[in-house]
Amino acid sequence: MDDVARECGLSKMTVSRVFQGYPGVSAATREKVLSAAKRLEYEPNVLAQNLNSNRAGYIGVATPFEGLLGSHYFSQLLQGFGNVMKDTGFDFALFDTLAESFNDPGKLAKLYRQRKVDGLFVVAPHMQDDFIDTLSDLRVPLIVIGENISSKTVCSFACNDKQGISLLCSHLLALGHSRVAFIGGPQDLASASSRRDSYRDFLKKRRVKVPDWYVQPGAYDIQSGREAGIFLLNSKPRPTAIIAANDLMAFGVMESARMLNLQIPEDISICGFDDIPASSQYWPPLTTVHQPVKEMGEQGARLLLDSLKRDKIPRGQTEIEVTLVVRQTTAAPRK
Amino acid sequence: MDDVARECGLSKMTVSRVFQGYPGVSAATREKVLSAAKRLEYEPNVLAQNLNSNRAGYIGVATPFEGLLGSHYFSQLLQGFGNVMKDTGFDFALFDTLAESFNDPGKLAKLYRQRKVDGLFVVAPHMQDDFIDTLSDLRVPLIVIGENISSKTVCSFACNDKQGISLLCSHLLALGHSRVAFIGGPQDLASASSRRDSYRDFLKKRRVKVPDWYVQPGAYDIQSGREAGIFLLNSKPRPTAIIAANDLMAFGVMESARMLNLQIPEDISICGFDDIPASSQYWPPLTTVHQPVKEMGEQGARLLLDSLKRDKIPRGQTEIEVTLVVRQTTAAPRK
DNA sequence: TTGTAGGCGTTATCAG
DNA sequence: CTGATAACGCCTACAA
Repeated sequence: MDDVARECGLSKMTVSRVFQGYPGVSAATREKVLSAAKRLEYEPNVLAQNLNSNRAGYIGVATPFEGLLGSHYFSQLLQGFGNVMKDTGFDFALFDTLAESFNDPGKLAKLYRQRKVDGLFVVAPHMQDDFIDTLSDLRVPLIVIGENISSKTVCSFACNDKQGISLLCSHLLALGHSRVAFIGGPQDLASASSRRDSYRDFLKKRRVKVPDWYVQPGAYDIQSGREAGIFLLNSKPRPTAIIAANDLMAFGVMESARMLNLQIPEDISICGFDDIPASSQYWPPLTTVHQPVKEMGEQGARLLLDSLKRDKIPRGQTEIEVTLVVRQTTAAPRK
Repeated sequence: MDDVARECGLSKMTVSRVFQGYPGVSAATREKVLSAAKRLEYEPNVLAQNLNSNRAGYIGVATPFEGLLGSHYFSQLLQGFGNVMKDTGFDFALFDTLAESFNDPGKLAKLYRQRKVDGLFVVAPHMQDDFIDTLSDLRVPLIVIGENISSKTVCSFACNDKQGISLLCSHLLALGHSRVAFIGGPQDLASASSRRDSYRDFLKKRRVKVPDWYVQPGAYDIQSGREAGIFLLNSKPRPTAIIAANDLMAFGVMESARMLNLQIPEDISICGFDDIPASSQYWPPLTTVHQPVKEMGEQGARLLLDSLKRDKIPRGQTEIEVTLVVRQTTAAPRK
């Protein structure tokens, strides 16, 4: 900056003002400064600006790399964040909650106190992750996204799993099904247990009795869907409909049905949950629950941004409405 | 820091030394400082450290959010980066090359000159992306990952597409196939056109003649694979084998074969490229080319780190070897 | 419209 | 082993 100032015969202050877009600078001076800056390849040093403003210019996104980074879900979420953050001067910093450094339960708070980030999103943490508990009373601008957090002092956004499962169950019962089975997800994910519990509660409330084995465990992947599918479709009485706790497992069930020469949806109705892109492309296209993930990201980002502006900690737990997407894997059961 | 120093009756310097782990501090003093720091909830301010050291503590990762963020590929890559970067004090900053701010072709260089990041990975850029051209002579520690860049002054890491296609073609020819069709990817991706060209070159070299329509366009998704598959499998003479330029399209082809009541692999052999997790889980499991993406990320990260340490710009173009994974979608053609 | 002084929180350097 | 001073590059506040 000194160089540019000297080159123009001005003080650093004037150069600074030009780059801040400060209005009280004559057009001629501004011109001179900008051209000198270009010539000298000068760019304001963000590091110094940061120290001055006590701002990192980064919003942290903490997530398990292994489980989530490659998912459509994460991609949608970040696009939602990005839509809101694009003109705010904030960029994204990425942290792996599975990394060793996250063994330190205070890690998240540290990132903030050290001013490595100005705020944080925690995306779909595992339920038992230590650090969640440590979050509640730390005064960190932080939002948990994608899981309903039991601690009521932590701000969170999540899709309404219970509502989604109700939509699926109602749909199937309305079609005339009474033997509805369920394949759950990893039990350390809050959403997975929530989906399973919602299924049980719904059927109980509607007084639909199902045998114990109609609730199968799964791992949110095709493989486990196929295995559970084979088991269920070979069991007696065979279910007439199967709800998988996510779309990937539903694909596995569809394969198992095919292997057993059962027609979808005539012999067996199948539902998923998530509405990943493949679900509409698969044949037959999958009946599932659509989560407005991008919108959830946008809402979360707006709230965080707002909190940062007012220097407050975000509060409140928000559940986003989901919608049923009826495609071609569900129909009335055969007589 | 002043507070802690005062509390201990020491100078800031000593506090600083304690936090830097500087050896020349008496154990008693160290103890005193640490306990005071804990009491006062003091953490060194990274922003000030950054200004002092002229280091951002961030490695930028620039990628198209929409196309790549949700891919297994990206996830593997970042895990590779992470393995190498974990104890270096660098974290990751994420930038969307599709964002408006990237219309500025100098954006990448700017991120570096402003010290927003200390180095950059550019992941699988689109071929025509403007900014790639502007990269060559900027002295920015930058590595392009996942695409072979024509500009020889830009450092890059990529998997050897040509070798991968050769492996697939050789495999099929060895099984006795002579009618081998191909479904390509989006032509603005360097790897997609490279795969298609490699296919053409290989068959020409082996003097295998195929009709024009055996090369179909695709969009790297299931849908386009299914469409191209239907077209090819209905064409006369029908190919006995189809290579899809990625696994997703291969799944589409498998579906189309099923819809036409063709047996895989007896009636039609199908290959993919990428070896995404679903490929081994699908039924039948897909013959494909495995790219060591995580290793590529590790190698790239090591090189970048090394360059940063020596204050040099990384150089050179590296192609990573791929491997053929023969599963159950390929077999000798029927007589 | 432009300039001067001081401070943001840390660390390198040199002195004690 | 510990302390004083200056510097990192910028911006706020005030002065001219």
